[in-house]
Amino acid sequence: MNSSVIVRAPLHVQVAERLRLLIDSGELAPGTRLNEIELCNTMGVSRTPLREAIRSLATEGLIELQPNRGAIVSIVSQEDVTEILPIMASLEGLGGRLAAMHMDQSKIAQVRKIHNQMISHYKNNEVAEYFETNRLIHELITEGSGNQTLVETINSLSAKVRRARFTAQMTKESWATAVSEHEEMIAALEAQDPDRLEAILVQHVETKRATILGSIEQNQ
Amino acid sequence: MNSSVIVRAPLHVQVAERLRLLIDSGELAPGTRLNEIELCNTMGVSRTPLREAIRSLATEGLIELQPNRGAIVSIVSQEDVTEILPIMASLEGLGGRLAAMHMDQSKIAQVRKIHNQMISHYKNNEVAEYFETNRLIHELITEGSGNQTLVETINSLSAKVRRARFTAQMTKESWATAVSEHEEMIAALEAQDPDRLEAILVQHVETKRATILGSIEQNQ
DNA sequence: ATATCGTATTTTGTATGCAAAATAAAAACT
DNA sequence: AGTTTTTATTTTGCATACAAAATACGATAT
Repeated sequence: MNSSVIVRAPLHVQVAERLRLLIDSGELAPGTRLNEIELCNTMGVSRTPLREAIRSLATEGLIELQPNRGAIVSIVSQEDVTEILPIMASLEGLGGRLAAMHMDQSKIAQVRKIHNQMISHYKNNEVAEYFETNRLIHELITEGSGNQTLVETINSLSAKVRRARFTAQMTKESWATAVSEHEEMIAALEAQDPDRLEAILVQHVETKRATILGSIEQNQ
Repeated sequence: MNSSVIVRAPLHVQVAERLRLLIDSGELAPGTRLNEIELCNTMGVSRTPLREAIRSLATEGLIELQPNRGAIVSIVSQEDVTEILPIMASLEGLGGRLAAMHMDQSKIAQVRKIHNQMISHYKNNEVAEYFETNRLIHELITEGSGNQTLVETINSLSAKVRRARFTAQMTKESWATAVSEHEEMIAALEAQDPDRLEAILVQHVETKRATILGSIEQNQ
């Protein structure tokens, strides 16, 4: 009996999640060396589950293993981002195509709602809120594809781009472009037009690429 | 000094490789429970590196962890394949597009050479050799994209499809279709026409999907 | 003062040990 | 006989201990 047993996640999974959070938030910056005993102390676990977690994150690409010298938070280079973005474009495009085919009206209405919120954040110049609603829209569309493998693949890639943290330097122009593309996106979704939504999403990531590469040049 | 130190790979990496091989070859069939002590004995290592390897392969998706009950070789369902193939189509298409843009004449000539070999294997009805040259062509094109992240993403996905082992039941018709698509592929590549190569590759995976789903229905 | 060598310390890599959970086996009961 | 309960065995999860490699430090020599 008891078909809904709550099995608390294994330690190495919990540790992996905490580490992922620390890396994602930037608390553990790229290049930081991960000292095992130190991390063990702060997390209150022994080295075995910690090391298992590190191995996991390494195969995910978040961490880089240096034989006999431990692990560092992997450094996402400009080349990495340049490689990842066209892949993201293809996959987000596919996600949009499938979403336009599969999402029902109520889910589309939900996206529209968040879209409207996003627009008002844009108008009020609320950057953080804008980014959050933006992210949520893309997430909803991707999930609307009904393809879980696609969702996971995109998430894994986007995690790396996000860590590069180039997005902050959005200009007024690129922001406006992004917003107008979002208007087209929501229109294509409501029209349930797969080809159009796919094309817009591919274009949207291309805009993002231009923005990012622009801000990188400014930085260096 | 000594910039090219040969560091022998850590045990857990070696173990992961061996496990991957066993799973890929089918020696460890999907669903097989992985007994730690048993595997430790056959591989001659202790449980620590073995467990680290298992965690790695689990995040790769090759193995499924069952808390407090160990790990099993993950089972690739028909749904999984149905999800993966459209993703592969997009990514192989992108790979082709980039390859058509970036590959130089000598590399294209190399692909042509293998292509010709493949055709003769087809004519001689040498199935295994056909599949091998086929695989090699796709690999060369994908690598020709110059996008290493793309190569890795495709490999990881195609590993799962391959493990499902549906490909054997190719009919004469679907084989002929695949070959004629390959003719178009090599033509588009030699013409260095990104749009055309992308379209053909997407179509090619669609053909594969039809073949696979057809043979699944026959099986069940 | 700088460079090099050798030693001490730290840190990672691997093996083993103990506890808890799950499975298998045996005993008791209906 | 079949079902449940109890007990034993196996297997996993986590912690620790030991070995090997890498780093840090200091002494010696130039």
